[in-house]
Amino acid sequence: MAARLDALDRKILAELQEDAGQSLDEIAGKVGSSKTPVWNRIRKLREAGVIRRQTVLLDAEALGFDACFFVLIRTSEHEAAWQKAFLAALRARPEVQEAHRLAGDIDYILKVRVANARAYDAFYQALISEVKIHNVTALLSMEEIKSTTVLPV
Amino acid sequence: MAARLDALDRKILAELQEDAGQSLDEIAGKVGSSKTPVWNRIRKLREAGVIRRQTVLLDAEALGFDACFFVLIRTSEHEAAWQKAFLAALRARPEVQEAHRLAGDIDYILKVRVANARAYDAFYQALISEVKIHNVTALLSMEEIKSTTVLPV
DNA sequence: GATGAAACTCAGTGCGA
DNA sequence: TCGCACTGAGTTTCATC
Repeated sequence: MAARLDALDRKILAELQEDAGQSLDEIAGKVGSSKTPVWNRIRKLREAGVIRRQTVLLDAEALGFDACFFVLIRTSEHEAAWQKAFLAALRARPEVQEAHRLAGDIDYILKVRVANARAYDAFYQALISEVKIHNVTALLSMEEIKSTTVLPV
Repeated sequence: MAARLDALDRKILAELQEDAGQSLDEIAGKVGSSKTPVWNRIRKLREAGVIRRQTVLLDAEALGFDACFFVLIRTSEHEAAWQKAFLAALRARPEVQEAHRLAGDIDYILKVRVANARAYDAFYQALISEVKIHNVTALLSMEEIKSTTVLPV
């Protein structure tokens, strides 16, 4: 699965992660190459799926999303049908920003961004009414110390 | 703090989050406006800090980051100096993708992306050698069910 | 692969409505 | 505030080294 990338590919990815709005000339200058090879490599990285999407990151608080919860979930259900329903519910809810199935004691972790505690409760009530969940612990974020999508390529 | 945005602003943000590579004309067409107003609004949203950065999202597994941990941290230290050192350590480490200070029992949660369990252990050893930490629980992700940066504007 | 140039598209600006 | 048209800049392609 891991793509083989050389040093130039990695430099290009680092620049794109840093600022995807740069022109090809700017990137080429910084990575010590020129326009066409940089462009060809970006295209290949895109085709190979290494570059997934190009997006903008918004300021959640400026948009009124003032509360962020990490939700630890234990379930007693482990059948395929239950899991399918649970995953579909998570994928359908836009307030769920991350969802991972875990090894060990706790079965799932979610990162949920909502306007306030009341909105979280609405989300929680909706979720448990859709699928049976054994035990839920919500951790309320007081401060986002760090949040990055940049991978150290 | 919350910026006041009208329906058109929100539609534009939704489009940009979906695909920031679209041309202004494409966005204008989809949101039912034309180029100039869309461009002006994007500029203002950028200046207001609603749009933070433009970036590419990479496939972590394609780049060899096969392990993702959520790390729950309890500390006995609550002095300013300790906290400053801890935050600096987190910010300096590129494998830390998210770090939040929490309310309640658990003090911090981290999301850490590394090549494998061995790399996580190296990170963990380095971190506890830098700052004193009372109790650490690592939750290993088996499956990334969902991961998005899109806010439901 | 890299380079350079040509063709085309788009972002950004100014103006008129 | 919007829509239109213009221009310089940037992207994409192609031929050549």
